[in-house]
Amino acid sequence: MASIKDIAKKAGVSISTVSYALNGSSKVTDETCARILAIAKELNYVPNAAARSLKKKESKIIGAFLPDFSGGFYGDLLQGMKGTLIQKGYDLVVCSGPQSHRLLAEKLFDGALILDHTFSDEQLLNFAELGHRLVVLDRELNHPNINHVLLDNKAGASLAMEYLIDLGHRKIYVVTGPEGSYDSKQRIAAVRQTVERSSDVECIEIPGDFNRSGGERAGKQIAAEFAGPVAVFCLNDEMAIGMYDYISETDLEMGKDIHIIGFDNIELSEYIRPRLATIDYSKKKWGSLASEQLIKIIEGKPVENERIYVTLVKAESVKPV
Amino acid sequence: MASIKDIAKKAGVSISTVSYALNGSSKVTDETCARILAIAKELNYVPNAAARSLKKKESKIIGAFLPDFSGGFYGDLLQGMKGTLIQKGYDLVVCSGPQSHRLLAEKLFDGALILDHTFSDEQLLNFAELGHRLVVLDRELNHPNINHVLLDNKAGASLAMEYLIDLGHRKIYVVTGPEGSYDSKQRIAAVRQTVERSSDVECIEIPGDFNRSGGERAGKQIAAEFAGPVAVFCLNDEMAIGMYDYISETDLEMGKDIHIIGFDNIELSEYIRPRLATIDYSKKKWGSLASEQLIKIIEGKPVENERIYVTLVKAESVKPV
DNA sequence: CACCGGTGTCGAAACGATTCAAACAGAATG
DNA sequence: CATTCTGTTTGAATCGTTTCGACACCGGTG
Repeated sequence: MASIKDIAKKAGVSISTVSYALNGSSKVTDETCARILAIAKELNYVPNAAARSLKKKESKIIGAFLPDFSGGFYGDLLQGMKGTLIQKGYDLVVCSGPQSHRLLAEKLFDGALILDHTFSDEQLLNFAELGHRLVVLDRELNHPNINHVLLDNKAGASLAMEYLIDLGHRKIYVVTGPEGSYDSKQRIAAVRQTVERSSDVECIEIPGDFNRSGGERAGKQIAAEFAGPVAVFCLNDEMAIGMYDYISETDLEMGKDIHIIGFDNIELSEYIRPRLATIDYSKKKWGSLASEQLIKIIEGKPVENERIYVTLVKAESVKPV
Repeated sequence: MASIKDIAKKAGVSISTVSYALNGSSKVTDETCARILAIAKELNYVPNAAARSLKKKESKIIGAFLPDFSGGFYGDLLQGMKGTLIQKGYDLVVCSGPQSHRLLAEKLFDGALILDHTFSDEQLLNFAELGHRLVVLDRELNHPNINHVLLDNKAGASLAMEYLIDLGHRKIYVVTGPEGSYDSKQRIAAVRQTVERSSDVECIEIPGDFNRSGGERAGKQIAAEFAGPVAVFCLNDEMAIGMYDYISETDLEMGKDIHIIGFDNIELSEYIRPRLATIDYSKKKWGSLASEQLIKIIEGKPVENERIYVTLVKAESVKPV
């Protein structure tokens, strides 16, 4: 691979001149510049990322960290991030899993967007302390190098519960997320608040994991205890899908025996039948807002923590009692 | 951020000794080594990726290039890649879009897995010529630095067509992929071969784009020409979903007026109703096989081009005529 | 005691770029 | 003709690692 040195030799100029020419500095004559660029093209020259970021201490790359590469959930989010970042002159790469933490630590990126519970709060604060710029989407963290863009979980969960209650449901199962999840905690809190306000509602919490399998397990339990129509609020759509999967193999019927609402409005929710009621928000906007915040931090501009608003999606999976 | 130099100063040893200690070289005394490691921990030392890869000319990172971050299709594929690569001591990052080509060019990765039509064949051959190691999943390319792992498109397309024909369908629309797509070309070729073998089949090709919108357009055309039950082979599931979307707004019925089969068996296909008949293959295996090949190339071991086998998934979207 | 081999440590070069400050050439000025 | 200025080019240092070859030290050997 040709380096700047090869170009310099071939052009009979110094390395620094080549560098200036390549970077379009006005210092070098148009003629020299043209000659150097021609030679660069001829030699198939591409700058070496490692060398450049070693010297400049920036890579113009942003890392997005997700818990996994699965499914419809992250597509829009990433698209939102990508669009904004490209516009600001940055590239986006996506990483997943604890093994990839090193990529963050080793300063491969100019900043990172985090929606990944495999990072602990302490880890992230530690990274921030070492100078890494972060935007977190799944927790609240206060540090000058960290900003958070969060969903309005409480509004969403209240919306969902009120929807069920307004339609006359009085026995409501709530399938929760994993212990440590900030989103789950927030949603649970709002559920409890809403239930407290209406005296005659029976609310039963079932621990889940935000995955399909958790929804299946919960479905199993609900089916076993079944004694007449019930409502279920799955704290995310994935678990709702899991519950559909399980219930479809019993003689219970979704939208009739079991009235269900999810949270997230993932792509699948629109296609399953009966269509899943859920809480919607713009994943694309979430991604683009988070990216904007990150760039602001990197550029040293002031930032405010932002919030993403949510709306209720009514559908046939929930009917009046 | 602490560097190796800071550690050296604090430990009162030379830079090289620190480097050896950090890399677990046997040259340095256990005692010195322990002291250095303690100081490194204390200073929150993390090696600098840029510096290391500049010197070592390797990053232990593999890039996966996809056309977009969307949907259920890539999840399993990436999981397959990730699993294998981790095991071999490499990390995986995912890139998308033409802007990200530079990441490949700038030698950020030790190798790349390519399933992305935004790269031209010439570009890839050029990269290979410059020393980049590639495995392509969406084309055939012959170069010592490139390996390909391809689907058995022809078998799949034949399987699909024969399924329709065996069930008595004689008028078959085929919705194709974009012009340049290798997969589309292969599938079309097999379709034509199959049709030639059975004299009384009428086969009408409609250009598509492998996206949902292409399926919608094709659905519109088919609905407009509708004059009794027909079969449709969408060359991928995405387009089939698009066709469902369109047809659901007409008074035609999938699985009755329009019998449809797709290709890829994406996650959604299992959930739409009537369930979509399709061609299945293990995306996870595809990813892991491709990764294995890539590592072999990097390590200079001999490789053979491999093929992924496919199977037919029968479902209610296709009924006998 | 001179010599040798092995161990542990160090200095310096190198990787490929950027960038500061110095050097230089040539034109313009006094 | 000496001086200053402007504009272009250059040398050298630097970023944070790795790694080669040199070197000093030590115990053992002949």
